[in-house]
Amino acid sequence: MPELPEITLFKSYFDETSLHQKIKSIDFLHTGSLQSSKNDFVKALEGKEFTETRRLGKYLLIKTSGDKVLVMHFGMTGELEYYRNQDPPKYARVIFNFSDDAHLGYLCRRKLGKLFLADSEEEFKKEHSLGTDALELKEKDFMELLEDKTGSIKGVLTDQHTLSGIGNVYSDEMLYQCGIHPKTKTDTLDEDQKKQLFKEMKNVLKLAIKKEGKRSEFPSDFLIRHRKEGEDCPKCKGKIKKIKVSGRSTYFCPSCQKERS
DNA sequence: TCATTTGTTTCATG
DNA sequence: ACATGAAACAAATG
Repeated sequence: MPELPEITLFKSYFDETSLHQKIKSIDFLHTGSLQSSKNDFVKALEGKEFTETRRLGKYLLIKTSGDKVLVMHFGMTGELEYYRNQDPPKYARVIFNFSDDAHLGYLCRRKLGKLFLADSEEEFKKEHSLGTDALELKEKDFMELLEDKTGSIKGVLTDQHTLSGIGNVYSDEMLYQCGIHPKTKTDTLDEDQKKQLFKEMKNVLKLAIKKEGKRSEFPSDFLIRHRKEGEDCPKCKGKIKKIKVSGRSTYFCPSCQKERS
């Protein structure tokens, strides 16, 4: 679930609670998410403090006073919980214990999240061949990225190597707002459609951040409020349909988003 | 038991 | 070699 807007919120949450705290110790309740050895995490982080965070696509990068960067990915069900004077929250997988006796829990219900140690932001981005972050992308670069693509536009939007941060739910939303069928071949989009898509990409992401990811507060003409087969389309008289596009459940309105390949 | 969920990785195909 | 899309994988839920 967590895509760019949600990671942005995690970043704010992290900044407000856990920056500049000294890491006294770390508890590993589940090691499956660790992409380096437990020992390496301990060595890199214990006794250090978190100094600065950056968001890169769906990743949260956390710089430390040491020489390693802690990188969090939240998979489908990851989240953060800061607490004190209580037991570890349910689904806590890794707990950072701070010297003032507060704790930051990295939670992951389905254990699909990952924790990395990286040498730098640049190294991590390169290592995982991540595309430019969707919020930082300029219109000109967006147009260029789409230029030589032949696959479905949804596939391109969600490909983290092309541009990073957009997942299943928000890609559907952008395409819906533009009236573009998710299966449309990217090279058949005209200039205006691509510009509109760029605009809606930013709009949707920014709005989601502003509403703090609370979907019930999104505008009622957002697809996100009607992501269910057979629901009434809020823009026309159509019914929302569910199909598979590049293996993902995709919701759209067949009458607003006409197929024309 | 199995289909379903998501993001990423891997593999086959064109 | 490269782009694309399908399938596999991680784990848990209903």
